[in-house]
Amino acid sequence: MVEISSDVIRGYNDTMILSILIKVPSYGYEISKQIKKISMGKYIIKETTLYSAFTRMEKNGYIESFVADPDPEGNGKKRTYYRVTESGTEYYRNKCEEWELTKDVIERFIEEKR
Amino acid sequence: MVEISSDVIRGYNDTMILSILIKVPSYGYEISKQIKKISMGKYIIKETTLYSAFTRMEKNGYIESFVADPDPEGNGKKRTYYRVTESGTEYYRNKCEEWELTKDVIERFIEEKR
DNA sequence: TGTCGTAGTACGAGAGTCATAGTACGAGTG
DNA sequence: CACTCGTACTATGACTCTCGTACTACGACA
Repeated sequence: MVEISSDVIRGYNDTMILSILIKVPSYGYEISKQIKKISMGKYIIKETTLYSAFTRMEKNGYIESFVADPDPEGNGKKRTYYRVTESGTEYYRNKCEEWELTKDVIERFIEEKR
Repeated sequence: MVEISSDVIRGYNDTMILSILIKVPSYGYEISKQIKKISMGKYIIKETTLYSAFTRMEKNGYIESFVADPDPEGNGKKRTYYRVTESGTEYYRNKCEEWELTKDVIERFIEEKR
């Protein structure tokens, strides 16, 4: 079975994370499970990769963190949630456009084999 | 205009180079021009990136180098040409399969925005 | 002679990912 | 009540690929 190497998906970690956060603020563990689910198990992001993406994107102003309880009653251990900023939304949109372009370009090379 | 960042195409430099070499052995300068042409100027590979890809892929047994004259009459400065090995062909085929998968996976994330 | 295009090599910095390891809490089981 | 499992992270240093910068060297042409 073909699997996706991190080398290949490398440029899209931020995009994947943002695509999830843009719908609803979330936190590390949940996002890693989401990525696995959405990719149908073909891509499993490493914890360290994920958390360092958070740090980087927060530093760049694309996301903001806030600590919150897991449920409204305040039960359980607090988690660090992230939400996408305006700038992050913009960044995400650019990444989506860039993806369309990249896809076309790579297809041009690969199709050459025919 | 949207341009392709090296960060995003990073995982595909080897694949692009191999897609060219698989058709006909070539050399650095020519390949860099080919990449620019095939990508319609959207992606210009850096010299250092290209040559270090050669070194790496030769070390991994995906390509082989040979020095040859630019034309049959032996005029001009000799160049270092590269050809794809059996192992490189296999590697390329895997990368193509991986591309199909990666494409589907990324689309799943991006399409979520709709 | 000088510049342009060709065809590279050398080197060190930087970014992102990874392996590894460790912390800490709550829930459930025996 | 101890233990394990799942959850939810943090720390550190290594590694790889790409990049900026700089340098070499040849041939053609003005």
